[in-house]
Amino acid sequence: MTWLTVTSSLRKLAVIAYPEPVADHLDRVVAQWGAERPDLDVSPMEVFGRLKRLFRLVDAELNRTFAEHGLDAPSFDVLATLKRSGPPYRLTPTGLMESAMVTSGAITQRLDRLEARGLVTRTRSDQDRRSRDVELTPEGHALIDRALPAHVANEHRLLAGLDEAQKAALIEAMRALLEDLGEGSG
Amino acid sequence: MTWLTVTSSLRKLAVIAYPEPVADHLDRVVAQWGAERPDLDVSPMEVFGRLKRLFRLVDAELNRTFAEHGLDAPSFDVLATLKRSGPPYRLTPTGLMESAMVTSGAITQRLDRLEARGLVTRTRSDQDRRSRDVELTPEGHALIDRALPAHVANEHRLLAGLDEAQKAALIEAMRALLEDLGEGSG
DNA sequence: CGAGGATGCCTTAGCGCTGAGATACATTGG
DNA sequence: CCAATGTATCTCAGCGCTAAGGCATCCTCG
Repeated sequence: MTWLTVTSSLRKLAVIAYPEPVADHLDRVVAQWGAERPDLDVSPMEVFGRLKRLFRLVDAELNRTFAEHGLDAPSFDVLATLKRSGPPYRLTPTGLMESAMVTSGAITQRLDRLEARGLVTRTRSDQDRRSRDVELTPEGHALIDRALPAHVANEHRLLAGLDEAQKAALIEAMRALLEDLGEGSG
Repeated sequence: MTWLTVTSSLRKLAVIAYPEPVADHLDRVVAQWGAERPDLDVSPMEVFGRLKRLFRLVDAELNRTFAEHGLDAPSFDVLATLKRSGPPYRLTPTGLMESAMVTSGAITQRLDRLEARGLVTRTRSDQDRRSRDVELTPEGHALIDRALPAHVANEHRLLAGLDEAQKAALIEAMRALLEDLGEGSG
């Protein structure tokens, strides 16, 4: 376990802030690079490597709850975006596209699937005949009303291990990073 | 901007810790749910929503640097995993699979592509004839040696807006979440 | 030893997404 | 009013991944 002897300055800071963290995959990765390329400061990997792994694990956990309701993440995303937009629960594909951060082609296909299942309707807009009004059907409402509380409970469960200070710090650091990357300017 | 009047308890905590954060996409999402479903505590979305958006934005940024070196994220991932494993720069598909958190089929295909480009070799193991030894070729070494410093510099650039305390808090919170989700136990 | 199960990797159908491009409609400026 | 440009959506080929299953090899234990 020679990799345990290598620690970055960030790691040491962390140890001071929160006692006894367990070595995880990224500690090993950083230690390996320390041995192989000691000339490089790979400490940013502590952030981005964990971001990637966390995203994958969370994604899998959330999908399980979606599947229990006959949904997947893309479908849930569209239904939830329509629901939280409030009355009249109607958005354009462009609005959905910006919210989901996917291309227009992806939204077209998501809506094809949801429309085929009778969960949303797609009508031509009267104001702008290029555009479409996407709206929840009663079935769509019923489904998202069932799935949402389960999803929220699932998210609470996943966060149960963090205290308020950790959550707040996590949120603020991610907020800062998002702003750096141009979020909110659009 | 009625959504600005709605704030979660987490949000207020955060405001105390770091002055004047700008409202971002997730603030709006949480405010919308507050109006539509005031019975639900959707504060976990502050974490998971930002995690998702951050992952997407970071992924796009990192891919740009990979592309400058004729790579994409999956290829870079395999080459970097082999490189950081140190001499003799050789791993099995199973090892690569666990590191990348993808299925065996995904690794097979990644290796097909890299082998076709002459960046890795795949030979039968002598110890276990079911297994394979995947090894960097000289061309693979040359490519990852060029791409890695650029990638690390890129990651430093993306983190430039965070101070040390924010980085440390972010890392420790993600480490705690990863451990909750079963990382490190494997 | 030899059967049954475990393991390591590969194959393949199907899925959701991207990127490039097409179409239809809207807006702007002369 | 019209031409030029911009905008909203859809189309489609191609990509990487998953899930399920197959094959060869290894291991365990009666």
